[in-house]
Amino acid sequence: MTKSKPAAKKSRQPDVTRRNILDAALYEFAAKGLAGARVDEIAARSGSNKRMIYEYFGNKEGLWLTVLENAYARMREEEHAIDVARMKPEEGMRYLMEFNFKFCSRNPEFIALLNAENLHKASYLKDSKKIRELYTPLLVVITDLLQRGQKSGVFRKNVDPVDLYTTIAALGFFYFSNVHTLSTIFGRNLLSQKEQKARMEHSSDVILGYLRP
Amino acid sequence: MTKSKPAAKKSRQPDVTRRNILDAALYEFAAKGLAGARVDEIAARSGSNKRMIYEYFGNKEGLWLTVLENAYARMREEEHAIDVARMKPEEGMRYLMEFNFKFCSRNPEFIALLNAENLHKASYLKDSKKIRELYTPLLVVITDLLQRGQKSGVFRKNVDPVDLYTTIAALGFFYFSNVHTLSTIFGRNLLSQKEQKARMEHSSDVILGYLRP
Amino acid sequence: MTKSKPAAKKSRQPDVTRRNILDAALYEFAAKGLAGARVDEIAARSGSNKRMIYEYFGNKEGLWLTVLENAYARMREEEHAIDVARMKPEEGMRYLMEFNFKFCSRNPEFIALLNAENLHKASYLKDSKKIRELYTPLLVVITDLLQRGQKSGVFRKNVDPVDLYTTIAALGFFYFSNVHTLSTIFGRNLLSQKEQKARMEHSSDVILGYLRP
Amino acid sequence: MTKSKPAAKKSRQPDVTRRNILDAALYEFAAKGLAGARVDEIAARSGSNKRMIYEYFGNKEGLWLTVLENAYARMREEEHAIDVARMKPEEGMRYLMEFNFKFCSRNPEFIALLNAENLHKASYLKDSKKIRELYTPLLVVITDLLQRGQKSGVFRKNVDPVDLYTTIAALGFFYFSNVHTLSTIFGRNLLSQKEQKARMEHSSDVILGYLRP
DNA sequence: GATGAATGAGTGTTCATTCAT
DNA sequence: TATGAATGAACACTCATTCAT
Repeated sequence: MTKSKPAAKKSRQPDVTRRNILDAALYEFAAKGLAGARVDEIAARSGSNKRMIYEYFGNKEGLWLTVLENAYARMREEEHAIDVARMKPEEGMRYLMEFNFKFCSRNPEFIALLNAENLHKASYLKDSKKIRELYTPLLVVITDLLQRGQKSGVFRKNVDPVDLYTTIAALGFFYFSNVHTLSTIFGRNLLSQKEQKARMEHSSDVILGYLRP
Repeated sequence: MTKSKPAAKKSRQPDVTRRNILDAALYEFAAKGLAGARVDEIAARSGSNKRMIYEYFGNKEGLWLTVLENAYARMREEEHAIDVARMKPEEGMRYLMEFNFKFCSRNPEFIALLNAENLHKASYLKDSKKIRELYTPLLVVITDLLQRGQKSGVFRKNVDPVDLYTTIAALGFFYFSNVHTLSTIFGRNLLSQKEQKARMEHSSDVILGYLRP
Repeated sequence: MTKSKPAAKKSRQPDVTRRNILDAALYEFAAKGLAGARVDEIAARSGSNKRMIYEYFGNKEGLWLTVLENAYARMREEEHAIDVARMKPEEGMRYLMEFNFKFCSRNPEFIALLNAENLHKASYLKDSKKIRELYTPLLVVITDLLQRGQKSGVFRKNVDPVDLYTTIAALGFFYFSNVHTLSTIFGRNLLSQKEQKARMEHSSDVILGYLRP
Repeated sequence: MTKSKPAAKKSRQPDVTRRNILDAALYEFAAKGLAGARVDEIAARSGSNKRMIYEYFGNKEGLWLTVLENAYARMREEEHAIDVARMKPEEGMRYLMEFNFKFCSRNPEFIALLNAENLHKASYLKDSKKIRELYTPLLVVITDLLQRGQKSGVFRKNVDPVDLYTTIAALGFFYFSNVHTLSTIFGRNLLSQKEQKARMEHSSDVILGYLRP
């Protein structure tokens, strides 16, 4: 029974504590992956302590899943901020492509998180109940754009929405996902504003080129 | 009394030992990343022992870099097995796209390795001297295809070879890189033969659609 | 608008809370010992909360001591429920033996508690002021039985009351204290009704056999 | 990869290391039980380090079981050092009683260990394959003594060997098992030489008194 | 060159205890 | 009186790395 006689002090705001932990965890997980991340580091960065992490998230893996779900949810939320359903087909498609590209540019942690989760063969995500429903509305939007575009003759026929979305995601995500190895290999700083701008235009060209009838 | 032979230890074949370690390391690193991989596990799987790993590769990080370089080199080697320079422009471009796609399909460890390395912001690859020169011949080939295609009127003008290669890589790599999260989200088994075939055709369509004048 | 009643917290019955904590603690301590018991678990089981434990008992060790004293007290109380002083010597002795045996059978937590306390070399019990006086009346009763039995010729002479009580306790307590290891070693379920009955008779035989002149 | 660059030094004698750990563990477990014992403490006391404990015993519980089995085995070994089969029945029975008593006196860790294991309801011992066979020869010896004693008329009939052994064990074990609480309650130092001697004689009297025809 | 034993700094997780409300 | 959030010191267990043989 030689235990501590500690003294406490802090906030007493569960929601704030919880959010601080999630923010710190996002940073740490994105920088080092699940295995490389340190619970100690997350606790220190959050301004809270390890006990709270286990109180709120059960364990490191529970924290990982929550961070992952949050990242996905935030992306979809931002994406839906603008009402694509009212845009013209080509305009809407370009918006989706550009939003995707810019979101990846602004949120490198999102990229890192997804890659790490793919390393685990999505084993954590598979247990998530929230994820699949997040994507349903997006597919509805894409389907709608495709149909309207086909009707008005600006888009080709027989395009699968999932295929198309995957290509949109690929063109944005891959660039940022592999930006460090690509920059090294080609000896160019692909993160520069100029390169990014050119790449985004190229990507939109690719998508719209593909959709031409 | 017959003089006892000194019990022969093990192989005494440095090259074999070295190769076994690299094979085991590729497997382990691809499955768990750098931080998640275990030196003990690599030693056990290699049939050798930990001391040899440190003898040949200095430390875990040295082993990581070697594995990474090997993976890159193997890809380029396979790619050059066929002489693209003699193909017709469209045929050559389709070959590059399909090779890339199939290589990613056959070599999931390559995907995992690159993603992990990007998590580290390519910090190990940056120290590599071998990497950049691996890609020079590839860019030469692409430039040649583009020029010939433009001359004969089958390709549009003003296409940057690096941009194009990045897009080719994106279309193949991203699909396999994110196959687990995408499969989960869309509720489809994207690793099935059927899905892969469809995806490869779609990808070729995208590339060639983009290159149309 | 009816003025809202301040949401009544919980019971506000100090004695009930205290008793609930003691019950929960007895269960937990008996199952896991002092070191193995968890304050969280006791709090949860008691339906109260940790703060109350510290309010009433100071700390885990204070709670331990209180639980221990209560257990001893309850045993002596039950033992005195019947007036042994009015029984015939042999009858009284058999009653003490059987009571002891049955009490141990009914109260495995008592056994566990005492063993755990002996592991600590009785360091908590030594600080107790209540314990010694609990046993004085018992020794008076035994001394009385012995004297009457010796006078009437049914008991031998020169029997030390403490020795005798220790033997009575040993025969009952040891059986239940070691019932799990003994059952394992001898491959018999010593907790079965049949085994217990046989053992109790055997024990009485031993005591009365010893007391024969 | 901010890992240590340690320097090693020690013995390289697996058996010695193993034995040192077991000795240290016996001490620590006997003093504090399974839950109260500290792996750190065991490692420090053993002169080795924690890693070796996990190397040789898997985990804390594996170490506990090994210590427990060793303790049982040592008792049985010592007991068999003298050939009871050649003794006269009364002499042999007294020897068993006294050996048991003295062994408990000399080996308080054995007592502590068994009590702790009974707290766990013998859950570790139940998994042991070695234990039951240890006791078979002892029961053979007791059975033989009883038969010879009955034949020569010095012992009563219908005595179950397991019952008898349990009583022998009870008389010795309980005294030392509960010596601290008993000493406290009765205000006597039951560990003194004088008390022990008296108790052992009393115990032999009880056993032989019981066996009288 | 090859091996298994050894090391010490971590690493995720748990605990008794205290404070703000 | 009662409660749930917070704390820091431990705790069991693991890891990359090194040394004796």
